Amino acid sequence: MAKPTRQYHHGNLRSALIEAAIPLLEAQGPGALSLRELAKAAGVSHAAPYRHFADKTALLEEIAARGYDTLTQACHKVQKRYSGDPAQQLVEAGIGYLLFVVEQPRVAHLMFGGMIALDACGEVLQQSSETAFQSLFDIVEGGVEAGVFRTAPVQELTLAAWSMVHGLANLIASGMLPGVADNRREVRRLGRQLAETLLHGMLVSDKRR
Amino acid sequence: MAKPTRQYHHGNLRSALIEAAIPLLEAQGPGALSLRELAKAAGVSHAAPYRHFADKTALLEEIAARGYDTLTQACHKVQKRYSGDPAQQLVEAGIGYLLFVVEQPRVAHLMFGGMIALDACGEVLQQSSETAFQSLFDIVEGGVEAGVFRTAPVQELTLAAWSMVHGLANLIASGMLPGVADNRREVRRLGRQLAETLLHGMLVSDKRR
DNA sequence: TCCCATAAGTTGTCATTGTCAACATAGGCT
DNA sequence: AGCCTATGTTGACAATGACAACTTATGGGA
Repeated sequence: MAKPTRQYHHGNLRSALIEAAIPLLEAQGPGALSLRELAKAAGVSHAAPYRHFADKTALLEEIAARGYDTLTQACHKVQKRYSGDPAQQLVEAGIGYLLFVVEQPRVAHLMFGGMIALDACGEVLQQSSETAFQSLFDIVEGGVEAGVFRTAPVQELTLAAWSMVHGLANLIASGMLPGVADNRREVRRLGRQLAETLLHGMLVSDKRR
Repeated sequence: MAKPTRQYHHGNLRSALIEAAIPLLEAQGPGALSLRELAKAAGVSHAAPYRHFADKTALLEEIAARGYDTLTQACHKVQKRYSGDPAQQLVEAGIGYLLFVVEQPRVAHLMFGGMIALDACGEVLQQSSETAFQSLFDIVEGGVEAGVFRTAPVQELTLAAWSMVHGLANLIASGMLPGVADNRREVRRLGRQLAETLLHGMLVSDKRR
């Protein structure tokens, strides 16, 4: 029974804890999630998690960091798939963002909600979030260089795009838009709709002013 | 010594608790804030708060609701001040939104972070948030009727505007934009900058397509 | 092959906290 | 004046995060 990763007493508790945490997190919210509960679910004693995470926050940070990684990967996938069409890249990346948030709203809140972050959010998390931003930045930069997006500081355009999709994602995840959170089709529709408004302020074909 | 509001044993504990809560909340974060600590700060025993709030969540909801009210009032003020100039109304309302979030980031997280809300967020909170949305809706509606914003479902345009400002606010509050959170001038600049991008997708003067 | 340093896990404990129940008190209404 | 009830107190309980001391097994080196 040789398992892939090194197994000591439990096997790989670290991963097991995180994987057990996400469903519980999504079900009960971050406050209700307890390390002891996780330990019990993993079949270890109540203090075992402290051998892998310095802190409850450390566990949550790890989950958030994985969320950012997922986001980054999705972004890269979109970038390749719609290579050569920056507008489409932007739209689809945004929709991917939205779908992620809809599927794992509590994880998203962990990533963005300030429950952890704000100031001392740990290097891993900081790193992951910057990478995610960078992947969006790349798309916008490509669009500007290709002459599809209007000539403006890439940073500025990227921030606008990120803000809008991030805002919509948060509104959905917070349940402020009734009847959207549990409807992927509706999420896609809203995403495309907002992208429409956003793009017509970014495309040079609009001949601004 | 007749005080304005009815005073029984304490005076008005309810308000005292909330007012004591906000600074502590902003200082330590929502998780660290405890009802017992608040009770001690107000000079009452540890169970006294339960005569005014069914729950810790109820206290947080009240704080969030007050936040929405503040936002709504600011929105109305802007609406009157820049009467007749919907674009300016929108920009200034957005900046007001941002400044609020920068000043009380933890309260903002309470309002938007899903720590409370998501599904069963209590009627008071629901009510307050809808009112806030309505005040933004009014501005956009006025702009469409005045022929300043492009002809499109008001709901759609409002959602786009709200998403963008909401997203930027969250990014700032989460500390993802280094060096912005503590700089009101920079916040204003970013707000105007993004509004620029947003508006040129909304103004009919852009002659879309 | 054997041995031990150390990672991994366990048991026990403590302070804090949310929450409830039983009790006490004081202000206002009849 | 006297009672009703809103308000506040005391005491208790379970859950939890966190730490210390102790145990175990793994794998590399002698």
